Amino acid sequence: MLSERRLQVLRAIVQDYVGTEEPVGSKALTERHGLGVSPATVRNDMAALEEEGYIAQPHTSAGRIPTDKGYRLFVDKLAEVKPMTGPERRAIQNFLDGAVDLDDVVARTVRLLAQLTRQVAVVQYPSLTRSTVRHVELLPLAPARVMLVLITDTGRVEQRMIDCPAPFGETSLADLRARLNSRVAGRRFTDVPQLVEDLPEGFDVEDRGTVSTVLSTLLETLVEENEERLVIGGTANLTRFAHDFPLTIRPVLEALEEQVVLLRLLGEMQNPGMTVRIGHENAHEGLNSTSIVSVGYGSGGEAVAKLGVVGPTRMDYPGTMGAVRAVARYVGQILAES
Amino acid sequence: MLSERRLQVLRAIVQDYVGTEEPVGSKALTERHGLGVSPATVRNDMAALEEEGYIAQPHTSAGRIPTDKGYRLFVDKLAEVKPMTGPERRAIQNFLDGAVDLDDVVARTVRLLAQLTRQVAVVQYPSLTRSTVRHVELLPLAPARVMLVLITDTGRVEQRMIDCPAPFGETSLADLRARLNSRVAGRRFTDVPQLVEDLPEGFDVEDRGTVSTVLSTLLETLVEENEERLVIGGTANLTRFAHDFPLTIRPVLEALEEQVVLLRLLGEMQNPGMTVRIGHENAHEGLNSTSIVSVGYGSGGEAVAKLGVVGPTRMDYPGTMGAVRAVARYVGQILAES
DNA sequence: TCTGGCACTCGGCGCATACGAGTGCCAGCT
DNA sequence: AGCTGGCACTCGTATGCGCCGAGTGCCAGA
Repeated sequence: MLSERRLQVLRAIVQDYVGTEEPVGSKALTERHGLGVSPATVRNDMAALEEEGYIAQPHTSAGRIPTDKGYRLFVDKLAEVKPMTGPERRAIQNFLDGAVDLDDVVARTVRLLAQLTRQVAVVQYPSLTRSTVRHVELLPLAPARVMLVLITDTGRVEQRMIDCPAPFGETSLADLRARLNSRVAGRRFTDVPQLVEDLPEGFDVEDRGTVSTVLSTLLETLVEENEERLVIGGTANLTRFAHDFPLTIRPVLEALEEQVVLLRLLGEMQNPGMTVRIGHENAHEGLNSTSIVSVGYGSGGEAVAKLGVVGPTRMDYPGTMGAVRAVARYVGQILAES
Repeated sequence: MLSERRLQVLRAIVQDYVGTEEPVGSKALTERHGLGVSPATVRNDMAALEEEGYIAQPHTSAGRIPTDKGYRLFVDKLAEVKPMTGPERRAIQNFLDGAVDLDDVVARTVRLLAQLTRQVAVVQYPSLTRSTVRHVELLPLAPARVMLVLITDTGRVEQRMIDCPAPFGETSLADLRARLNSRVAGRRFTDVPQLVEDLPEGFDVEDRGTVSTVLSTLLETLVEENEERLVIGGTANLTRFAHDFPLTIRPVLEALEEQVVLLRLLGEMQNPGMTVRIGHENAHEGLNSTSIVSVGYGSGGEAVAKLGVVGPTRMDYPGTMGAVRAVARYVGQILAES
């Protein structure tokens, strides 16, 4: 177990390195932080920390930088989430309050998060899995063509075209719509399949094919849309690290465009509360020198999706975590209101 | 007026520079292209071209690179759009044919375009202005709450919540829906305002408030959605120019995130046919060292939106133009089919 | 009008040197 | 036992210098 002072040394190293982006030496440390001991002592502590793998030197005669393991310890034991200041809170609220619909909420959130953290922001659209059906609408477009519109309690709307196996009368359609809604309105998506299972049985034989088609399209929509969409923003912030980048920036941009990858990563993060994935903890290779801070958000107590930030491992964790948490909280409020 | 050979020299310079990304000298030119004259002659021509502002030297003792003006001349007079090869065409078609809905078409298009050109791709969602109404649906969500769903002929769906000033019966709603659709279905968006102007007059006095609210929401939707959305992709390709970049890449990323800027730029480009904006021809400062190749696309003969590519001025114009044109054509076909 | 020749320019590259921040270790002090 | 000051050592970076070669402009001659 590391002594209290060694932990403080680690904390100081992380803070300085994040601030200056340069390896930090023993002398600078004792000066900038009131450690009350001499550089030589700090050097001993550093040697011990390096031995344990919390820090490393890029070159033999350079200062130390934290390793992924060092950041991990910092985040777990040494850092406190930095709460937003009053003005910041108000700014967040003002910015989000102007949103007119779900798309706008998501778009504003991603911009806001990118601006607050000066990093790349990622916002997942509210999941359909946990939400409930508000309404299902069926619109006749042609004798054998129907449009299915699904409206969720989070305000999301999905539509699908359906080609019916046989012509389907307007009255039958109205009938189906009524029965369908009476069964699924207000219910959770996960419950829908068994709720509609025996629905075709109440219809004339010649209509059952169409009814089944409509139902299977509905179920498909639920499943397919389970593959969430997400929106990213603030990629220009990647260029702030132009020193080491060009090489690092490319795989990150590539990973960000592969939404599948990001979604999987977000999915892997434990659900309630904030998660921080540091460097190599990220399964995806291109993101090995970045950290991801994410948290679930939702309209009720339950998280329906995640949002977060992707940045260099050398990031201001307390500030970033504070911003992410605050934004998630306000987005949840907005969603609950609408 | 420039002599025929000087034009050929300019063409050769552009082609070589695009290929090698290095300033091209007189000797290399005569070797790589069968100009049939000596380097000294080419030097004279180069001096003349430089005099006219078509090429420039980065340093006194270096080769020449084309200026924006040089690229302009190349694109206007010296280059032919390079048609896609058969396999390329088939690949495009296969890739786009798998799309399931409009979102998917756009998403696939942007990916495809980025991959084909190895540059940043931009695709604008089909505009509502030129499209026609396929159907308007009104759904009662609560006694005084209605959801408006607008379906366009391009397959786009927009929805709006409406809080009615007074409760509104289901039968009145059905009545309104029927009358509304009989007037606007199949009509152009721009014609809608005058088509529904006198609609409230046919309703009971107590319902007119609600009818007006619904109508104004509909008109609002048309106008608001006139501010198009667009999708970009392939930003990772920006890092291919890491040499001079880091400095150049940042403003480009910033401009790309400012959708307003991009939309304005796309809007400025003349509508029918392909447009190429080179370097400083782009009004936006951050894009002064990039070129934009864009073209309108649409389901019918008429363009409903634009798509294109953003890349360095030093790009393969014939190839890029070929890819952009081909993709636009196929997207148009897909839209027409659905 | 084109060509070969020639002197000149200047950016890039390799190399050697100096500098300095930072380290590890050790002996001595408390 | 832990802390401190001192000291020799490492090594990455900055700097200066000289060479090389691609490329140019100009000029005289075909």
